Amino acid sequence: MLRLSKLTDYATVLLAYMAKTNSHLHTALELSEATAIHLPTVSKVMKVLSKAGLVYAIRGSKGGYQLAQVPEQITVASIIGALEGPVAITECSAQTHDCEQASACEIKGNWGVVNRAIVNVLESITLADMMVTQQQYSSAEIQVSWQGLSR
Amino acid sequence: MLRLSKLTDYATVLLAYMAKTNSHLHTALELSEATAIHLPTVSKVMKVLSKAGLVYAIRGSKGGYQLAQVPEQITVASIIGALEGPVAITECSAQTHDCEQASACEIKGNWGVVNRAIVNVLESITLADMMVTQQQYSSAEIQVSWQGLSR
DNA sequence: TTATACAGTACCAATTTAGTCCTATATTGA
DNA sequence: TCAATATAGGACTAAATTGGTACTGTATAA
Repeated sequence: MLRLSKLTDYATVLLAYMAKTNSHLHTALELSEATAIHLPTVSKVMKVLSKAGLVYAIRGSKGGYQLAQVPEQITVASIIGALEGPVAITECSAQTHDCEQASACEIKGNWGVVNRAIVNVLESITLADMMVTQQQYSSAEIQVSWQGLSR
Repeated sequence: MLRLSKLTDYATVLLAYMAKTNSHLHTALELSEATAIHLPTVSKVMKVLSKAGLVYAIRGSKGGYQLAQVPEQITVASIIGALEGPVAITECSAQTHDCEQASACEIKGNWGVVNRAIVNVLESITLADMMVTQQQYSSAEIQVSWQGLSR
């Protein structure tokens, strides 16, 4: 699995729509109608994105949301970070203090390295990349190389 | 977050211990004592790893577990796959059928690409890599490059 | 036949997530 | 100043997931 929450997915869809049509301010209602995500959920997500600084929010009539940065500068990692906090695939990779098993655990440092590798991927992909229409699983090239100490 | 389950973490710890001491068969009790993971939990994890073919299990007295492959051939992706099923960071990247929002969704294909990139990372890291003692977050080099269609 | 050890499954408590709703605050324009 | 429009900040509940444990069954060795 290793799954993102639905809210994170919604956030990406909403931001992608905003990026595509960034000539005007977007109300939560407009975003809801354009993306087919229920209004209360759109509201919830936009509030979080606003608090995280990914979008500007303007209150009152004629208000709405707009992107705080250009799509090329908004990374997938920052979207995930806004909704779920920093990427941490295990407790080890998030916590500063040791867990119960720490004294017997041989691998704590290594989860940190794996985590770092995943964060690197997510920081290298931007909202602009996500907006490109493409055939599933096909046309983009991804290259990953790992040089652990053992090699 | 983007977190793995604790059981997946336990599995990696258990397999790393087995790899380090693979001269003999390991009983669940021995594994529990060596790793400080409670016995019932060790049992649960080992059963899953056995069913997935990552370890051989031998029943009866003098029985126990042993690795089914050398540590260099057991990838982190395969461990995650055994415990949690295939990596799928969103519903999009797992399901074959469209979700409710599909018709309005601009990015479905792209989650597949992001997912693929993460799977590549996880397939490139083996149990042998995880066994190397290292200073947290420092000594390993990770290189990731992404070439989406937009660049 | 008995002791040992894994296999399979069921179960429950705790946590997390998804979704909704209510009240407060800010802004515009008549 | 007032009414309409929008976001802000919570609280709350139902559903799903996860973690941990227990029980019963099966295989093997001595």
